[in-house]
Amino acid sequence: MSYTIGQVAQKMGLTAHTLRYYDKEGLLPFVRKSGSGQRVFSEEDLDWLVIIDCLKGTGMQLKDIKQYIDWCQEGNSTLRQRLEMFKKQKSRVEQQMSQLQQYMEKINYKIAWYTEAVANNSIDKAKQNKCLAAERARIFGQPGK
Amino acid sequence: MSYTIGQVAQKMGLTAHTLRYYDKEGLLPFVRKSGSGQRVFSEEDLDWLVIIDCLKGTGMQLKDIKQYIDWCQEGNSTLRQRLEMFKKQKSRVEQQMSQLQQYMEKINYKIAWYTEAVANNSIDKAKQNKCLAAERARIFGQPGK
DNA sequence: ATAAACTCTAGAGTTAACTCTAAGTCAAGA
DNA sequence: TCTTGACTTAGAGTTAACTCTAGAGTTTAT
Repeated sequence: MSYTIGQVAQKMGLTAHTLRYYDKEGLLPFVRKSGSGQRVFSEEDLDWLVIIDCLKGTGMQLKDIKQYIDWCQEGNSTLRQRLEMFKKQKSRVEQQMSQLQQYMEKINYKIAWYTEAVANNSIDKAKQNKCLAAERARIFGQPGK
Repeated sequence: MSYTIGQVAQKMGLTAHTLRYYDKEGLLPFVRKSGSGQRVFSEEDLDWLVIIDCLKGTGMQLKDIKQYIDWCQEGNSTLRQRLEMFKKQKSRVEQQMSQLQQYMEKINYKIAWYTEAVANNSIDKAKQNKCLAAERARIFGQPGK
């Protein structure tokens, strides 16, 4: 089974424009072209795109993704670099997860705070809530810093 | 206690340039200026910056953060909108977390794969590993799709 | 009191990642 | 066969978020 650029775009949640841009940037050297010059995506190409999406979605820049793709084209001599790259990316993702967790605490605090404020239709009442104040100190740091 | 723009920049891991840019964009209407025109950041201003950082770090655009800041300046009439905003942001963060989790599975698979490939110094050997193939099918989808 | 380090504004420049346009070619259905 | 929609390239334009420069003023430490 093979796919046109439009079908792949839809499957991956991108535009055909974006896919051509990636190709131009050297991220899709594996994609074949038909006799008339149209890109023909294979099942395997979709797997590549899933990995590209994964690296992009975890904050890697296109030029670094290209580095990885280039290593893949070079063969077995770059296996170590590729393994290292994924290990580095893993630790970045772990960082992102713990960062997101901290952001979530702040957001949850704000939701509790505004829920209280909306209930009283006033900011000042929420400010007097002892329970929220304790929560605030825990998440944002001491009041008298 | 109050802080100069440089001190705040260091505390927040930004540059003074960036803080001035945020100010220009209307994100810091609460920051006072000294008689000679220099910005003077209070303890409370740092809390604002922590929230701005939280919203930015969870993918909100500066113009939407400004919307929130504007609502805050408007007083009690916008409490509901602000609560809604944080609830929306919370669900975005939940999405991001589950997305990151899925990316992590793919990265872990790749690490396992490349670890095997490096051990054999060959891609082909890794391809024959049944255990990794099963893992691959689980994470990337069926082979014959 | 003076040098060094910091701050100010206005505005120009940069970067990454698209996003779109033009002008043409190709493929599938009536 | 014709039309409609999808595809092609080259290249220009856009957007968000900085990032930097110039030239002037301010603060701090000796």
